[in-house]
Amino acid sequence: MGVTARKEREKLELRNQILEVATELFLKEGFDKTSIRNIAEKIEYSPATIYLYFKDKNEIFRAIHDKGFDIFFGKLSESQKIENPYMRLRRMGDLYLEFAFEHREFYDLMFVMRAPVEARNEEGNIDWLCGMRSFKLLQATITECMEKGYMKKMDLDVATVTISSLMHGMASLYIRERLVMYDQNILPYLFRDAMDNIMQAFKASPMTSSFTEN
Amino acid sequence: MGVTARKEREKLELRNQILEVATELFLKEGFDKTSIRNIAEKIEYSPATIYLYFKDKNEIFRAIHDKGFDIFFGKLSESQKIENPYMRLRRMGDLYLEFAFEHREFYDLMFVMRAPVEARNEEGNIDWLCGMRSFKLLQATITECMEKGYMKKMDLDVATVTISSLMHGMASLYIRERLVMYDQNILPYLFRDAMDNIMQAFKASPMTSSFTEN
DNA sequence: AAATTTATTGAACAATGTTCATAAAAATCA
DNA sequence: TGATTTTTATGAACATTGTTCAATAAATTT
Repeated sequence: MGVTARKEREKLELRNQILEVATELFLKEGFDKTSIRNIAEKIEYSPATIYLYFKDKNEIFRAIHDKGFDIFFGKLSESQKIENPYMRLRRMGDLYLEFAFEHREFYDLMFVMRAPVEARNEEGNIDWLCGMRSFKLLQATITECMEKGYMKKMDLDVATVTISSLMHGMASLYIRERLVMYDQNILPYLFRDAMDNIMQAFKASPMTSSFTEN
Repeated sequence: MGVTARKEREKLELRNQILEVATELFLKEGFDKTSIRNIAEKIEYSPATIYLYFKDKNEIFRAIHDKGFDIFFGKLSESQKIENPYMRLRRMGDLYLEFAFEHREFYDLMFVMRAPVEARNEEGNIDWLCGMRSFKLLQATITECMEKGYMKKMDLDVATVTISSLMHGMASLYIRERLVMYDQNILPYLFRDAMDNIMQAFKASPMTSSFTEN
């Protein structure tokens, strides 16, 4: 009989409800002000119940963290319709910052907060998959740029770390309010120029492009 | 009589002791695990006493934050003996990362955590001075690089934001464990190459150097 | 020696994450 | 259907947190 199937469905439903409410509260109030009791009240269950579906608070935020990476990947993927890998890479930069500005809390959870990392370390699992998808997309685009002669050839890891560090640096300095000495309205323009600069730096110099090499 | 002077001295002494103990605990255990009661116990006073010397926990960490910037400035200043501004700038990058690696907790407090920022916002004061000193040093060095023809001329804010974002991106991604996909031992080399890359990008192209322009 | 100012604290408050024995509900078995 | 077992939910408690405030103790001034 399908009774166990139904129970499993119900169990998943409640789990998802917890996640939904937790996400809502988190995006509205932030991590610290989202308490287990808060979530419990909203789903009309006792606080203890939540611990039947999640090991601890960190695990809840680990799950939200994963959701954030889904949205992030979706956003980055918007660039994939662009044929030219160099233009595509540049577009990915814009989309990255768009995501950070539009979903600050998500961004913070995904790239700054300690909570989801702590949860991962306890699980002992290697499911980096969430973030890895986006990471691989970046790597693939960079590789394509180099292969097709749009970018000068260099170590893939160096290029990847350079680009993602610059992107994360801008996003996180902004989100964590370490750029208050600047007019907040011009920051997007500064960031744009910074991206242009680094793209320029990686651009293949005419003499070493694939057209002359291959 | 010098009684009030002595009292003020004593008051300052206890304040400093609180700060010392708080710093020690913070560097050893981190922010969350450094509780007011913990500090109180170590200085052999009641928890309530601490509130006679600091408005709240954030204010304590705001003070530690400032101390961190002192050390940071001292570290960056080691570069000042280098005459050539371009080499000096490059050296500042190394020193920046050295600081981040050697004093993770300080770095985190200074550039990532929300606590000191919250304290600042409540104070309503503009005493960014701590961080500003280092910031100005970076700006001055970049300016000198451009003026003396070592770096191509560009908007100072763009150059500053680009460089500091890259630096902070690397440091914070590392400290907050977002680069676990890389062998942690090679990270310093990746970072070094990233810095070299960006320096190269900013280097004056021979045709636009000051030697041809001036 | 008394009055006043300053410094300190114990006890309490409200909130947090988390656990666990108990109770309720549901599914299975006789 | 009625009894048993398994699953699900909870109330109450624990330890801990930051913070406040009326009370005490200490030091200084009168």
